[in-house]
Amino acid sequence: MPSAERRLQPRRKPRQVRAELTRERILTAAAHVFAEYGYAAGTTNRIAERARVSIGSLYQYFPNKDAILAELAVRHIDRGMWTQADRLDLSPGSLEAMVRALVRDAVDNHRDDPQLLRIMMEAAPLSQELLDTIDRHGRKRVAQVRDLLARHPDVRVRDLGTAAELIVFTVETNTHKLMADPRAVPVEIFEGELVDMVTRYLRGDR
Amino acid sequence: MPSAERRLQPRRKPRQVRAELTRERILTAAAHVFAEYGYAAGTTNRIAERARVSIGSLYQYFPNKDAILAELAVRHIDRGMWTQADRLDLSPGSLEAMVRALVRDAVDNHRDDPQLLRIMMEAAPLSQELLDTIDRHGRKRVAQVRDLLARHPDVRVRDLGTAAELIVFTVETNTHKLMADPRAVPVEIFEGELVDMVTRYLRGDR
DNA sequence: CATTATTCTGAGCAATGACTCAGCTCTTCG
DNA sequence: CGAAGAGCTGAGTCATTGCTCAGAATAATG
Repeated sequence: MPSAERRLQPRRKPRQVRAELTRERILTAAAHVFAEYGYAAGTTNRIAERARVSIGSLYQYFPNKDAILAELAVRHIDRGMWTQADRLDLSPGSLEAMVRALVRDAVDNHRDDPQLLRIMMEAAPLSQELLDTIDRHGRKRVAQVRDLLARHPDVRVRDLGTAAELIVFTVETNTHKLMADPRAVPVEIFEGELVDMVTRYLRGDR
Repeated sequence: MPSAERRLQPRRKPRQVRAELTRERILTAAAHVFAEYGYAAGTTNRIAERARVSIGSLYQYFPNKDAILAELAVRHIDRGMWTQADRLDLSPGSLEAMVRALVRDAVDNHRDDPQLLRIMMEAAPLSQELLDTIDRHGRKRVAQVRDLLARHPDVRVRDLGTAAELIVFTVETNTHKLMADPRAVPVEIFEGELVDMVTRYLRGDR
């Protein structure tokens, strides 16, 4: 009975340890393959090959290619939120220190999977569901930073919401560029300049 | 698939007006199709269809799909450089005014093709040559801004090259986001904040 | 060990997409 | 006009990719 239901949910639930391992191997391989080839050229066959699993097995745990990316995205987001909340909330101090923590956080968060955001943007026009997931995450993060700014006495900007949005995006994309490119400018220096820029902005000097 | 050396140069040089028009139609169509479907799903057949030209004609002017994007990218960047040089060089004045001009410029420049950067990122892993082309032009732009900064007396940063790179990228990506999203924050406000951030950074206040 | 449930395999199918080519139409120019 | 070359056409080729399925291999159970 060929059912028409297609979602991002897994097709089969693993019941043996062996199966769980296979699932993980597939996800790990997918992360590498997507990072290397992009989404379109990161074929399911390549993923299966890298995971040393047959394509048949792959399709026992994921109903389609999108579902693999979706799972990757969700995991990435969850992990990011966790470490962020963990570190920033409990670090008072100078404004510059706070900003630096923010930047460091972005760096750490993308170190393990530096290409994921690019991949998700690539796949976005193909899957509205995926797009929504990403957007939801973004809003949460901005809100979190907004609260952080609200609590710091040295922050002097016109509107906290706008400021939060601006710096979250700026820090995120610059970090991405930093990690993706093997650049002439050393990482530490660029990071320092980024911190300076954001800090001066938030402090509102004239 | 990307094994042998592939060129981005046009295959045939148009000698009649008719041919030149065809070429333009193809490029315009490509811009729309890529923006709507992304690079991978933006097929050459779709482009030809939209341009109301046969695929055969398309391949008379472009040796392959990458070349179309490359041409689009080069034009985009060149146009940016031109208007930039035109407007900025002859506008002395406060640092803030200069930065504002820079931002306005980016906004104008992306109004007609807000998705191009995303598309280029998507296509990048597929073609090293394309990546190089973009990078080369990007460097030119950074160099231009660097010179601009060098000439302004109020600019006080550690390293002009790093600063130029940082602000070019920051202004560019923020503009992109601004234009792509229908956002809650109005354009003018966001623009103002962006100008403030960059200005304060360049002025180097403490 | 036999039986059943779970997991895994990979050749192959259907669809799609980049690109070609043989021949047509249109422009130019003597 | 008419020949030659520039420009255009689109059915078709070849390669690739997402995904299926019939059955083999492995593990759990009686």
